Amino acid sequence: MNDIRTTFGTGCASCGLQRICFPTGLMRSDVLRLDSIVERSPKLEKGQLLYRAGQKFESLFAIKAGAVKAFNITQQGEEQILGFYLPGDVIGMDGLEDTTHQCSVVALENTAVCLLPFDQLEHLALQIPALSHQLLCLMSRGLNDGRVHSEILSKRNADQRVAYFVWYLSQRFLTRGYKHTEFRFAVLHREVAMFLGLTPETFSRILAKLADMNVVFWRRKDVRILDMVALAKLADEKVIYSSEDILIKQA
Amino acid sequence: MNDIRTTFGTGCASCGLQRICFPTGLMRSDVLRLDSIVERSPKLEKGQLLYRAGQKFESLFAIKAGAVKAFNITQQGEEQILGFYLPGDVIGMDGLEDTTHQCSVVALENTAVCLLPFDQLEHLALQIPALSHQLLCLMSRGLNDGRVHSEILSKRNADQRVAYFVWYLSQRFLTRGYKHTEFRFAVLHREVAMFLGLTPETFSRILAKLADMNVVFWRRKDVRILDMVALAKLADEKVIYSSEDILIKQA
DNA sequence: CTATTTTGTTGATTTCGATCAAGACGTATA
DNA sequence: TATACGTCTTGATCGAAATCAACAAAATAG
Repeated sequence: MNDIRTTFGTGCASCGLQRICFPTGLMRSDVLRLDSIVERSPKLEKGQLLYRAGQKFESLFAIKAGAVKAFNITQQGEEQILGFYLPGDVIGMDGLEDTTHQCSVVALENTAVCLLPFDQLEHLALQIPALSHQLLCLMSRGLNDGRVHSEILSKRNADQRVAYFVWYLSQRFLTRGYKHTEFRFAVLHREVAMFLGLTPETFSRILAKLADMNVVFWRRKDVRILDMVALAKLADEKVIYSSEDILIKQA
Repeated sequence: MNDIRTTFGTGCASCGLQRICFPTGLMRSDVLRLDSIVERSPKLEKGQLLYRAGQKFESLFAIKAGAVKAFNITQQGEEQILGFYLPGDVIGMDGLEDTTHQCSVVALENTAVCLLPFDQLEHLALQIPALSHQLLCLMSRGLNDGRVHSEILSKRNADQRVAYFVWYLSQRFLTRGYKHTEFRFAVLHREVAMFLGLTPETFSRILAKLADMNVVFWRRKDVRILDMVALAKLADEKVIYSSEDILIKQA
């Protein structure tokens, strides 16, 4: 994302994403121990795979900068989009169950990731209760994201899906401390459409409608939200005005 | 479920569900330690809530006998069905992220559960690496179940969804060592339909079609699979003939 | 055992989003 | 800069599943 800036080459202790990523709830000394097992992996270029479905699971990945998508190819050769991940997100837990990854992850733009070798992470977690807990919390978050995605797909019509997605994206930028009414999202419309269980045509028509209503302008990769209240209403979600309010349970 | 029999009043060490449930991969001595924190909770009657969305998260639950469903009520007052759980399944991890449960769980028939107080479980897991690992694996399984559910909802038509569901149900009975071509599933058609993002009418029509084709008879709560090969084909899944084959990665 | 409610079935009709198609716009390549 | 490819938009048409409606069958209550 264009305006996302983190301190490169430095460790977890000085990373701007601490509050979202792994170190949440850890003491400074524990963050340093975590940091000692983290490998800053080489940057991924747009289109490069982080991992592939079927590949041996060896580590988790924290997104440091850029953006990735998780996807799968169905038996019929169609691409299913499972999610988009931004700086601070931790991914790879899909590979734990049977020791191979259950989906593929690819960079949507130039992306930097932190690599957390799982055996070392697990070993460290046994010594740091807060780390162990955080690992479980991150997985619980993934579980709940899946729940929400299922709800979107089974209970909402096309308009609500799109409105919800824009709203949700905005919230994610907000929690990361970025501008949340105007941002760049390096994903093709086609990919967002598939994530929402829609066709690109339908997605395009709905964006046109939202522009007509002066609620959202999304042209190419630039998203601008003009009327957050109207958007939240369309998405059936409550408006949140600042980062602090996020802590309050959303209806 | 009618033919599901487990030893009541006994601990994990003698429970028939060990291979599916929590103790997987634990040494006998560790199973006994796990057992010491497990509370056999009083049986739930049909319609009783195990927990409710918004309720404080305090423990995980292992289904010992019977069946439950997880659900949520959307803002519009519609019920969204998130999943059905059978003996050996462990649930409750949705509450970990923000310490309150994100969905509700209700018994579909008389049900027995084991209660695992989470703080004690977490404490014990720090001492037993295999337990810690198993906890993460169970969550990973939940993550992947969500992924599959999303795929069903976004990529398959009504016929495939129903065929897949029957097939998947059959596989679950198989892994538990029960008869998997003829079984009782204590869930209303309406609830299965909602889980699959369909209406009861559509679900009913498809069951009629499957009966016409002599593939599946599902009348009321009794399911009988007549042609597993045809079913798997309709569901786009490979046929698995015995419990052992389950270990092989399914396409 | 009867009455009432809930659940499931089947048919007719409607609707939302998919599909098909053509053109405009952007981006990458020679 | 010209060319080609991929992406997005807009319009016309189609179709799968939802909705509406009426009834049948079970379950539950009285």
